[in-house]
Amino acid sequence: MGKGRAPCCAKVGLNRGSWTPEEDMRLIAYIHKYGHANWRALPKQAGLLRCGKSCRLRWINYLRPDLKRGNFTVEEEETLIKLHNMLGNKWSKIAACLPGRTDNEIKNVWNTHLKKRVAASAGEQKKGGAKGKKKTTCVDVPAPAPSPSPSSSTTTTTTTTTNCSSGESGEQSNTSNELEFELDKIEIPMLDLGFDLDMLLDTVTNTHCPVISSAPTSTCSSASPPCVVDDDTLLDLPEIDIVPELWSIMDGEGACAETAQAPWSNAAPCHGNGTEASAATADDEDGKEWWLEDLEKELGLWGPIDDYQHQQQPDPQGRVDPLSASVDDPVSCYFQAGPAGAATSAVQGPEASAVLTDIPVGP
DNA sequence: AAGGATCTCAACCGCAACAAC
DNA sequence: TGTTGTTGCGGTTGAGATCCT
Repeated sequence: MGKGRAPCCAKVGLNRGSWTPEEDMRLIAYIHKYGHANWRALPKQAGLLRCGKSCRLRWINYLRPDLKRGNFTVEEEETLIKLHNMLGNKWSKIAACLPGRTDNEIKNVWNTHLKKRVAASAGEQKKGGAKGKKKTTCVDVPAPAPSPSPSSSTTTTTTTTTNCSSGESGEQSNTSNELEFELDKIEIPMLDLGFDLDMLLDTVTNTHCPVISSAPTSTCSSASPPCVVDDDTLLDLPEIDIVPELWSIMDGEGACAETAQAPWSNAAPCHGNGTEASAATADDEDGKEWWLEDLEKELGLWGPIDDYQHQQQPDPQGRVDPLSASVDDPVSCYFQAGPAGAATSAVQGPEASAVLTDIPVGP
C-alpha cells in the first residue's frame, strides 16, 4: 500500500496493495501446477501484474496451505515469548518453531500485544497488566526476563537460513552451538505444537529441513525443484474456468509436487517442466488429497458442484455454513470464508472467472 | 447514531545473504 | 575473485476494523 517510499522502477505499472481473489487464484493455481522455483519469473508466467516479491510474500504469508489461521493459542504465545527472549527479533527462526505460523504473523502478534504484555508483566505486575483492547487472549504468562534483544535491530551477522537447502550446517556451527546450548536451558511448552525440543533444536540450528518449516520457500524448492519453467517459455497453463477447470488443475493433471515439507509433499517430484506433469500415483493422491480437499472446501468446491447452492441453505438450526454462505461464486467463498477474509472487498462474480479463464500467459 | 481513537495485520520497503556465472 | 541476479529477513506503514465516548 504505497507507504511513502517510491516504488522501484521495475514495479511501475504493477499492481500494488491488497490482492484480489482473482490474483490469489491465479497464484494458487500456478504454484500448484508449476511450483515456485523462480519467484521473479512467476508473476509474468502466471499473468500476474505483481512483482515476484509480492507474490512470494502473498504465498508465504497467506495462501500456502499449511498455515494455521486464527488466534495464537496460549501455548503458542508462551513459546513465542520464550523464543523471543532467546532469539530476539529473529522472526523467521521463531516461526520455524511455530508450525503454521509465519514470521510476519509472529512479528505482528509480538508487536501488537505480546510485547506490551511482556513489558507490563515485567514492569508492573502489581498493576494488573496491560489493557488490551480487542481480541488479545489474556494469558498469565510467567514474566520472562526483559528481552536482551540480542540482535534486535542489528542484523545478519548470524546465520539467517532456516531453510531446507542448507546442507552447510558446518560453517554455522558456532551459532548453532550457541543456540543449542541456550535452548537447552529453556522450557518451552510444546503441548499441541506437534514437535519436541529436539525438533526445535534441529529446526533452529539448521541441521536439517524442519518438519514444520517457516515456509515452503523457493530455497526449499530449489533443493528439490518442483517444476522448472523456462523463464521465457510460454507456459501451457490450461484455460481455467473457475469452477471445473481450476478444480481439475488442483485435483490432478499436472499438480506439481511442492517441496519436501509441503502438505502435499508425498506427491512425486515433478520431473521436467510443468507441462508434462505426469499422472499422480495412488500414493501421490493420498499425499495431497487432504490438502486438496481442504482447499476445495474453502473454495466451496467440495462435493458435487451442484451442491454449491445447496450448501448455502441454512441447516436445521437455521445456521448457514460460513464456508458457503457468503457469496455464490467459489472464489469469493474462498476468500471470505477461508483465509481471513482479507480480500472480501474485491471483485466478485463474472469478473473473477473472467480473469481466471486467461491464466496462460506469454512473454 | 456518529465521530474520534485505537488496534490489527497485510503488504510494502531496503538491505543482507546467498547462488550462479 | 568479482559481478550480477534472486531470495529471505526484519522494520515500517496505513487502510480497515473495532472500540469508546
